[in-house]
Amino acid sequence: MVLATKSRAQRASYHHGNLEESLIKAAIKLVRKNGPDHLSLRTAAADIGVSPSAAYHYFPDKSALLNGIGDYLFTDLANMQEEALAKIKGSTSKAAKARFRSLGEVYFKWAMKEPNLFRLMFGGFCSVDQSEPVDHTAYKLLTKTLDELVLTGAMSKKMRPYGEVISWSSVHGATTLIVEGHMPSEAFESLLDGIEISLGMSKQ
Amino acid sequence: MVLATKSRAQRASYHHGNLEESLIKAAIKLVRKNGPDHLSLRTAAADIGVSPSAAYHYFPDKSALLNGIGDYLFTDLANMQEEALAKIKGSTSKAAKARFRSLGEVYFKWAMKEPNLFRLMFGGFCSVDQSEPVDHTAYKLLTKTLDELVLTGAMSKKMRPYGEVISWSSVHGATTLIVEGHMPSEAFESLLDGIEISLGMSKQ
DNA sequence: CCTTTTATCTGAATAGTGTTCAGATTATGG
DNA sequence: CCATAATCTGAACACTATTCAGATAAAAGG
Repeated sequence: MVLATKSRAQRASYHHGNLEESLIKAAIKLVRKNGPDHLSLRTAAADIGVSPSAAYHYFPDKSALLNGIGDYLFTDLANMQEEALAKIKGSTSKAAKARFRSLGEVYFKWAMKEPNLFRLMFGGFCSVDQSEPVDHTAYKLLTKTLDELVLTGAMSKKMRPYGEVISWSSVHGATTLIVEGHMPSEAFESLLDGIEISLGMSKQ
Repeated sequence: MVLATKSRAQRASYHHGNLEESLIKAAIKLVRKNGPDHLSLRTAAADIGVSPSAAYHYFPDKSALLNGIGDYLFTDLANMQEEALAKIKGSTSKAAKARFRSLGEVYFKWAMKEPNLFRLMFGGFCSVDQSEPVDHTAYKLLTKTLDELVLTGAMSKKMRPYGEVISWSSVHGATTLIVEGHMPSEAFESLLDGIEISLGMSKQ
């Protein structure tokens, strides 16, 4: 309460300005600390010095706020992956393999650094556009990377049809199992090794 | 309230009898319907005609109840897998491969039938014994099945070290991604096909 | 510049939540 | 049969999401 009043005093004007983005960022901080369950709309509002009911002008309910956070985080993860790919140049098979591995490692490291945010994204706390199938930026990056693996001869054509489903499933599965404590974290690098052999990238 | 009073009248004695198990079962029903977030201790207690505070004699807090549910569900899944394995007899490579595939299919079907319970088990709602590593019944079944694959020559020895991590990660990953709507459900059988080829069980 | 209109935010209220604890109730053992 | 221990209740506290009438300030029009 004291904090809320203080923040409200700090705020220059009665109108906040960009409450929607501020609310999402405040909520992200709370989710990072307390998990996606245990997110409190009231304390998120209080943290930016605004009354609880103000939030309802931008989000019909709490789950809409969670969706807003989800959108924000999904683009963040995709950006991380895009940056990582950009750092590995070249069209050799070695470069293509490095890009593939990097994609998985960024995914894993992102989740390990922010387990609660990862939980929000993939734990059923934010709704997914079920209308059109998977067409996220991240998924497109994976498809492009797999195509390059085949083009450079680093991956067998026979395995290409299983590329997306095997790599995404296994990386996502290992990540969630490790994040939730069901698997030791050392298992992840072993998984990537195994997947490389699996998809026919053993030699070279 | 009316319901609660009614149930309490139905109950013969002042003492409930086996409140712990009844609470878990009532809570499972609620989680199945509303998800592990949104579980209410009060309504679980009311559903079996007992006051909210009665629960605190068996569970120190709500998360302890979630842990109790988790234990119950993990053994249920393991039982399902054990039953499925028992149905496929024989020590041929064909039988070993059928057992391996069945293990994944039971996992997937269990999750698809009870997405909210699956979410409770693996979504960070119940705590995991971090002390000793993975030694669940289900994990032991997987290890045994993989050993049989190698013994019958259905799986290459080279891939054996990656067996548990690749199969569990990919099956778990595909399952969660499909359950949460990030992947089409048809992808699961395709994944199993891909994993079979991956682990060197393509021919026979 | 002043006024009306519109967007934005507040305050208070309702209904539901987890959790605690003193006390009522009943089963159990001596 | 009575004392003791186990079990459950009721009321209270501090939270939570959500709604809505009204206050406030910015924007638009004259």
